[in-house]
Amino acid sequence: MENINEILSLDSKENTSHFNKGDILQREGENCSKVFFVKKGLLRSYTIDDKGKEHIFMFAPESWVIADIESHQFNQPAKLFIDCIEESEVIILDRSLLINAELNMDQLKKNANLLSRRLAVLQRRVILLMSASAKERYELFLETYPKIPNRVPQRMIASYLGITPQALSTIRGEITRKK
Amino acid sequence: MENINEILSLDSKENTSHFNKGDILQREGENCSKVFFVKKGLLRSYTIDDKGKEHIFMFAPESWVIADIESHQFNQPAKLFIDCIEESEVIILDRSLLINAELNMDQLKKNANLLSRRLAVLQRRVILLMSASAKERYELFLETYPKIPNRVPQRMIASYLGITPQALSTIRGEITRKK
DNA sequence: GTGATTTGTTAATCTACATGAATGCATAGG
DNA sequence: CCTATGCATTCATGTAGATTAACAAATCAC
Repeated sequence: MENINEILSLDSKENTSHFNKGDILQREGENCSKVFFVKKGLLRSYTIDDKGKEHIFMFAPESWVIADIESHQFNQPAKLFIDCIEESEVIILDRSLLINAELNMDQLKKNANLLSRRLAVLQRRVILLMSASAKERYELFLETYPKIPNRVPQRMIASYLGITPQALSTIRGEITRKK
Repeated sequence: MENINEILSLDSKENTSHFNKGDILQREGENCSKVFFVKKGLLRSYTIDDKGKEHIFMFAPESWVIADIESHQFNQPAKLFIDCIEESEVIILDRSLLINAELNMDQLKKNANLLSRRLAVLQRRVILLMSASAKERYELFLETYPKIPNRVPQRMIASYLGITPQALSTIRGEITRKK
């Protein structure tokens, strides 16, 4: 994914904040509409449903942008939690900055490209969730994000895939047994 | 959703094509990268999986834009079929037009807004697919798109929700019985 | 119109995955 | 160091929704 620095031409040194593993950057219900650019480390966004179960929406490793776009867009309080899986360095931007910023033509076009790319990823995810089995989704996850699994506990991968840690464990068992 | 006419300031009369119910505008595997703006009628996009099963990705009623963004973005052949559920009038745009068009500042910003809104909808859809039961998804679908159900056969709603027509029928049975 | 194909519904079974509980390991904190 | 808490795995059981099939109603083809 393209670097948001290119779009906003930020002086990143000034704006960088440091967070520890487990630090929470955004909670559900808050109406701070921030956008987070990950310089170093690994963040995640997730919801907690009525039964108290976590559902990971996305992982954001180095140079990714993470934010609760739905809440921004409809001006609602955040529905997603965002926290640190690893010690991280993050540039925090206010949404108003992104909207009102005096972006030039080129920056705006790059921004549109970023948004399109993200749309493409989500389109794929929806289709997968509707049509693929848990095993297929896991295998595709490994192909698509080969670096993430080593940095993330199994239960979070399970949560991202929409299954329980137990189910993922069984799937992993099957896969290794067949090799 | 905002009208794409505002963005591209099209002379819509010249560019409008007419299609009948069942006409296919885009097939999987084609690499025509078109974007369709629906002036009148109702389109849908969908995949067909290995087992031959249809999965509807989205409905596009009047004033919506429909396209295979994933394929556009990664320059791959189309993964989605797009066809007409009703007799429709459609403005067909080429992606290159959208990319290279001499859009002014204001148009670019509106475009970014359109993309964000779509992202928001997809974010919600992913979270729902991961955390909500079929019944909950159906009830939320009815709230969110109250006009679509009357224009679309049950089996397509089921396909959009990611369940079988039989399962949807049972759910509908339960709901009406409880009233 | 008549027959044929598509649609929605209901019911009987099957299966992928969830839930709950037990166990061995690791990591964290005193 | 020892204990506590969290994590991954395995197994036994439960369940939402898939599958298959049968049937009535609507729609289509001719």
